[in-house]
Amino acid sequence: MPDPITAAAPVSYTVSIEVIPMSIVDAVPAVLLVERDQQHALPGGVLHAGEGLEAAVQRILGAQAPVTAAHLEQLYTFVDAPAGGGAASLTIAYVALVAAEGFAAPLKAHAALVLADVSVPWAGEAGGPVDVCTPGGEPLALVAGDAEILGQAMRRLRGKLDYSGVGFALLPERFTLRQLQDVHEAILGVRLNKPAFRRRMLDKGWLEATGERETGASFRPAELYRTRPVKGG
Amino acid sequence: MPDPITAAAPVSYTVSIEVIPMSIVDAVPAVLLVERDQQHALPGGVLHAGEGLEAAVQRILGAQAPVTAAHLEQLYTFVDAPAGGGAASLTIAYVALVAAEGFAAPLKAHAALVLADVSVPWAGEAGGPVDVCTPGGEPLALVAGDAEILGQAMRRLRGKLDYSGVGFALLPERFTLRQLQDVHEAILGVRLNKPAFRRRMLDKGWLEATGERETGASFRPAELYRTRPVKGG
DNA sequence: CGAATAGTGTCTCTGAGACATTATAGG
DNA sequence: CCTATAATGTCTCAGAGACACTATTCG
Repeated sequence: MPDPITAAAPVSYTVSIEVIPMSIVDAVPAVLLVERDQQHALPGGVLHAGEGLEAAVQRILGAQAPVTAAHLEQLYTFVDAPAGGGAASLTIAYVALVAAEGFAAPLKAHAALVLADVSVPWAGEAGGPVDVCTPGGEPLALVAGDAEILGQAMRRLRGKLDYSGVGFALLPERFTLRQLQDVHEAILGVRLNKPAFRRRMLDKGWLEATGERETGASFRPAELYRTRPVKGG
Repeated sequence: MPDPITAAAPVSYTVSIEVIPMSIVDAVPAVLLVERDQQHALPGGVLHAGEGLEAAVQRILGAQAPVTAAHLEQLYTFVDAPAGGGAASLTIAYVALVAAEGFAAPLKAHAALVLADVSVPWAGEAGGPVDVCTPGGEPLALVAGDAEILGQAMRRLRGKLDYSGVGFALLPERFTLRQLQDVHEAILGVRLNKPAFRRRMLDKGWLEATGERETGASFRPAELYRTRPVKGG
C-alpha cells in the first residue's frame, strides 16, 4: 500500500561523486586535492543522466585531476546534509589508485591541485583522527566530511592489501620488490621484515621476474618484477 | 567550466534500496525473499526525501520483512538499467544480519515471504555462480541482478568474519562456542578445527563466559558466552 | 677496496591443525 | 555404565620475524 504522493512522484535526488586520487609518494600515502575558497576538497562532480558510475569517475578525474587510475573502487554512499535549498542529494565516494609518477603531470597542469600527505592512525574499525598536510608538513584545512572519507579509504586499502592485488595499482608496470614493500609499509604504516615479505609475495604467485634490473643506482641493482597475467580468468 | 544545461538543471535520480535479510538457519546461510510474479526478489523500496539511508533500510524491512537486524552494512551502489521510461535510477544494496530465531515470526506473518538457502562457491575475488534454493532443495528463480548482490554480500561477510565481530550478529545474545563455530563454518563453507577455533575466539578477547550452561541437551551442556562490552570505546 | 643496497640461509617463535584424552549431562 | 557432546592437553607443521651472511654495482 504505497503512499499515493510518493508513488505518483517518487523523490528525486541529485547524485554527486567524489573521488580520492591516491598514490604513494616518497613512501607516504598521498592524495590530490582541489583548492577552493581557502579549503581543500576531493575532486567531485555530478552524475549525468545515463552515465555509468565508473565513467563519471573517469570524467571527473579527467576534468579536475587528470590521472591514469590503475584501480577504481567504490567506497560507500551517503546522503548529504540538506543544503538549505532542500533538494535532496547523495554522494558516492570512489578511490582511484594511481602510480606515483602519475601525479607529476596533473600537478603542473592544474594550478588548483595540491599534493597532500595523509596519515590515518590505527584505531580499530572505528578509526581515529585523519591528518592531512603538505609534503612540507603544513596542515591543510579539509572541507567538512572529506576527512572521514579519506579515513575510510585508507582502512579499506589496509584490509585488502594482502589478499588482493591493490598494491600493484600504486606502482609502475615494472617495479622492484623494495618498491612493493615500500608501498605496503606506507599503507599499513608499519615496518615489514624483508625476507618474510619477499617470501610471501613470491609464494602468492602474483609476480613474475622480468630478468631486467634497475638502472641508475650506485649499488647493486634490484631485479624488476611485473604482475603475472592470471591464467584461466 | 560546467555545461550550462546540466548546471542549470542537474539530473535527478530515483534512489532505491535493496536489503538482504540474512541469517544462518540450520547451519546454512539463508535469506528472506519476497515472491513477486513467480519470481523471488530481495526486499526493496524507494528512498524518501530527507530520510537517512539506515532509516530507509529499517522502514523497508519493517514493511516487507520485519526482522530485528543486529548489524546493518552498506554493500554497494549501482545505476539501474534504464527502464524504458527513461527516468534515471540508482540502487543501494544493504546487508541486514539477523539471529536465526528472528526469521520465524516474519515468515508466519507475511505470506509472500520465502526462506531461501544461499550457496556461493569460493571463486576468488570475482566470484562464481550463486545458487539459491528452498530448504527442501528446490531451486528458486531470482529477479535479474539479485544473484550478483547475494554473491557480493557473502563474499563481504567472508572477508570480515575473522577480524570483525559480524559473526555475533547472527547469534542470540547468549550462545555456545559450538553455535559460533557453526556460524563461521556456514559462512566460510568450510569445516573448522574445534580446539583451534576455541583458542582463536577466546584469545581475541571478544567473548565473556556467563557461567550459565545450555539446557535441554541429553549430554554435557555447553557453557553460554556473550560478547564482551568493549572498554574504552 | 669501500659504501650501499639486493638477495638468501637459518634459527626461533607463534598460531593452527590433528588427535587423543578427560569431563559431564541424560537415559 | 553407555552415549553423545563439551572442553582441554599435546604433538606437529607452516608461516613470519630476527639476524647474519653473501652478492653485486659504482666510484
